[in-house]
Amino acid sequence: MQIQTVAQSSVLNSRGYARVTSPVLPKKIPSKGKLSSILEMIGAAMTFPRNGEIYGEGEAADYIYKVISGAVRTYKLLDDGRRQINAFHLVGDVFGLEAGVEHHFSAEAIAPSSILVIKRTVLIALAARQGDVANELWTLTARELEHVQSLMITLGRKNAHERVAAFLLEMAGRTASKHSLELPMSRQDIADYLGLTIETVSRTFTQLENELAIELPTSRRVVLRNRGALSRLNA
Amino acid sequence: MQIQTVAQSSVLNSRGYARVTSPVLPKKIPSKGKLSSILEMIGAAMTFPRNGEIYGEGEAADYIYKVISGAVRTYKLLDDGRRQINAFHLVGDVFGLEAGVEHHFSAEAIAPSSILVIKRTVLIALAARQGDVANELWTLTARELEHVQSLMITLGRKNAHERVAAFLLEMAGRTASKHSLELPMSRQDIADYLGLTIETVSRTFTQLENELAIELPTSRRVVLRNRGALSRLNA
DNA sequence: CGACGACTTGACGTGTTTCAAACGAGGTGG
DNA sequence: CCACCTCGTTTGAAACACGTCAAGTCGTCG
Repeated sequence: MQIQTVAQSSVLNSRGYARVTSPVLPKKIPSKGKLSSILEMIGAAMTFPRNGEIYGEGEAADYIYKVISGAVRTYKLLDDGRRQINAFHLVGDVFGLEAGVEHHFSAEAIAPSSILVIKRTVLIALAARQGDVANELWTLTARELEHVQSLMITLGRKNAHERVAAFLLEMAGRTASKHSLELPMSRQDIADYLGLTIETVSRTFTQLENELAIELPTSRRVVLRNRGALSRLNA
Repeated sequence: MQIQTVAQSSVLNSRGYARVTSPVLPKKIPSKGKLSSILEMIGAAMTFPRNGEIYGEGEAADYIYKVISGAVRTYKLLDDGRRQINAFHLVGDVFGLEAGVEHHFSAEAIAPSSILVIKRTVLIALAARQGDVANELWTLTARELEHVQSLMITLGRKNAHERVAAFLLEMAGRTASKHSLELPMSRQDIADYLGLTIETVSRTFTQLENELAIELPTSRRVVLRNRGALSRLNA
């Protein structure tokens, strides 16, 4: 992925899908720290289609990203095609931050997405001058660490039911509504996140529905009907 | 775990095993950055017996640790007793660093160990004044993140053979000798690290021996006889 | 309406777990 | 010095959860 000049009004990336729509930024995105507002001030918005590549594993980590709309998955492929999804990034999430020089994962838009792009060097230079920004960068990495650690426990020690329950509770905890959510990702994405197959994920969804733990008005919409049952599964 | 005063020559922790042996520090420990030498200058050495608790999940993360001798496991327990080991910390490794206020894992000595203990506040204060120290703290967290990410892939997408191969290659890469290693941890520890049972780990070791990929002079000593075969398994 | 992709469901196969027993090395006491 | 314990490890047999292969359903879009 490349950006010629941030000031440019429109640019295509190497694959031709991404487009800088505007340096003018939306105002309604929730942002907590100073970092988040910095990103919004100095970043450029780009749009990506469904399955559009945002960056690839091994590429230079020259940019940092923030989801304005849509959703993103970061993942790694084994050489025989097995895929492990590392994280789903929803609206407001910052991703692509690396301490090293290159990305350890690939990133793709799950749905058509608008992504804020910020040059890493600008941020690092800022961090060197302002201790609180440096601290926020550390905190961001630490949060990512915590997330992966919790995924690690799910992958290492939980059965299919528990994995799906953990996933649903994680998603519910990250979205506005407490008991109803619209999943942006496919069953295959969920499977590759939870270390299962698509069939096992699908079967587990229907089992949870039969156990009255959830409702599935559509395949992507989930209503948490019995959060206690899910939490119990969450071990 | 508690230390009354770093200057004190000898102190017992709440369980009675740990002992501050001396504020005088060994000089031969390999250390890379400034941080590592700082730890050695201002830290106090404590000894822990096999299975001695260094800190528990949820305790205040007031100290940072460095392994002088021995080995450490950090882990989390699910409420029904299932255990996921997060990492093994060998001589020279720093562990227990958290961005937040409390530990997310428990830490225990795998073998009798000597551990350097440093007050977190001292380090944080130092980092606030010296940008390079702050940067090293970030790097430390980032390395831990990378490690957990690679474990995540192992747990999510690899079979038993591949998991054990990944483990052996990881261990071999972290110890001095290229093709022979003494494992400090039990089969149960390995199982709880790789998300397998002790029986599956044991069987996989003997299968790898039968395939001439490794030799097992004793159950804890492993000779890598065919690194290529192991790497191929590492996907 | 037909085609396509996403999802679900079924039947069967298998890798890993579970349960159980035996083995081996190290330590203690007679 | 040998018998005997203990604890970690290995091995075996059977059960089971999840994967694989395959067919069918549903929703969407041209």
